[in-house]
Amino acid sequence: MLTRWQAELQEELRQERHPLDFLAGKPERISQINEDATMFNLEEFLPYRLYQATERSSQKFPEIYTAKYDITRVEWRVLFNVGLYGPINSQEIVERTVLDKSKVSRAVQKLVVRGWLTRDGDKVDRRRKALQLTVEGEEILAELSARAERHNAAIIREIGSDRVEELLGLLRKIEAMDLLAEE
Amino acid sequence: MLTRWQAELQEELRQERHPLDFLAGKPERISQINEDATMFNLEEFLPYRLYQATERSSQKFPEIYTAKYDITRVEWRVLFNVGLYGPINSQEIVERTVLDKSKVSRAVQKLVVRGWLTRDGDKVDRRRKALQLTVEGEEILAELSARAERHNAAIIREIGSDRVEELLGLLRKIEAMDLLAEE
DNA sequence: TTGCAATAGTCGCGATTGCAACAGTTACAG
DNA sequence: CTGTAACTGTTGCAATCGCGACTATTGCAA
Repeated sequence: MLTRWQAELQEELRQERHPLDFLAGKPERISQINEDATMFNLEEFLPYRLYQATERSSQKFPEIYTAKYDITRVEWRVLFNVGLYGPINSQEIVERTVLDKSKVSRAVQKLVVRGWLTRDGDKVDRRRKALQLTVEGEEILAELSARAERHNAAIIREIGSDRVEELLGLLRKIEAMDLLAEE
Repeated sequence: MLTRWQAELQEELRQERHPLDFLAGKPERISQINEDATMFNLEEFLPYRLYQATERSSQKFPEIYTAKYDITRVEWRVLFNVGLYGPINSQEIVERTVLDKSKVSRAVQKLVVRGWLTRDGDKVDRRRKALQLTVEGEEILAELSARAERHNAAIIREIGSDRVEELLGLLRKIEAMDLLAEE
């Protein structure tokens, strides 16, 4: 069956996601799925289903921010972290986001140039540079936060508000599991 | 709603919870979370939680395959698709995986050189090239599939086998929702 | 038929990435 | 104190990426 393989698939898809392709009509297939004993049931493979749901639930966002603000995903991530946790230094963003520090460094540079955040030397530890949102940065982030709220509400409407806690509970169980022990 | 943005956030947060950071002693944080009215509650933000669970459920896999087989994520995705749906042509893999066609093309080249799949001209449509696994490719894929099965079983143990259908149902609802109408 | 649009796959090229080296700064053992 | 190790943030560079141009082939309208 298809456990591993699916984890694979999901992961890959996560990173390379490009939403609209799903919508495009597909031509006739020349291939059929192989009903091979060595292959597993993809439909019930949880990592795969989780991936699909995740992908679906976060669709549309990239195109909104890239089109409207001409900014990359990485830059958004940095901006959000500065907004939520600022003043914050780059290293902390690296830890929170698991982005490479060079990536963070470059994103910060662009955001500073753009005027969405400031980068001041830390008085206590001069290796660090304290990052903070500018007024403009705050405005944009506020707009995005509002969007996020509305989006979440839409999802809750879809699954039924009485089942939200149920879903969150299951998801938290999965998040808490210790995979290292299984392999 | 908050589609895009949330994908963003999820990504960020994923790292925050990364296990090893807990072990390594961290220096004092200079930043605290900002309890700002414009910020929303991340803990109950479904795209974020979904992302976290997805990430968690598919953890460990990349390092296993990259270390053992010295192959990239993209190459695995292509290999899996050929195994499940082969004979298949590149264009179909592009549609299924949402990888760029040049990426698929390059991955296929490497896999052919490596001897894990064959690329024969399609008799009906000579633009297409039919991809199929070699014996060696099948063996490797079988091993990965077995891993996937075991992995899925472990997740099911975690959440309880009686709640699997419940979770799948909720996930499918999310997958089926029409986000375009909400924005 | 014929001609043009559409498709499959490859490739060139600038942009982006991740790794690692580096400079500046701080922590700490002895 | 002192010297070494560790840490922060930047940058160089090779590898990879994605966009689009391109060739070869097929589909289809007139």
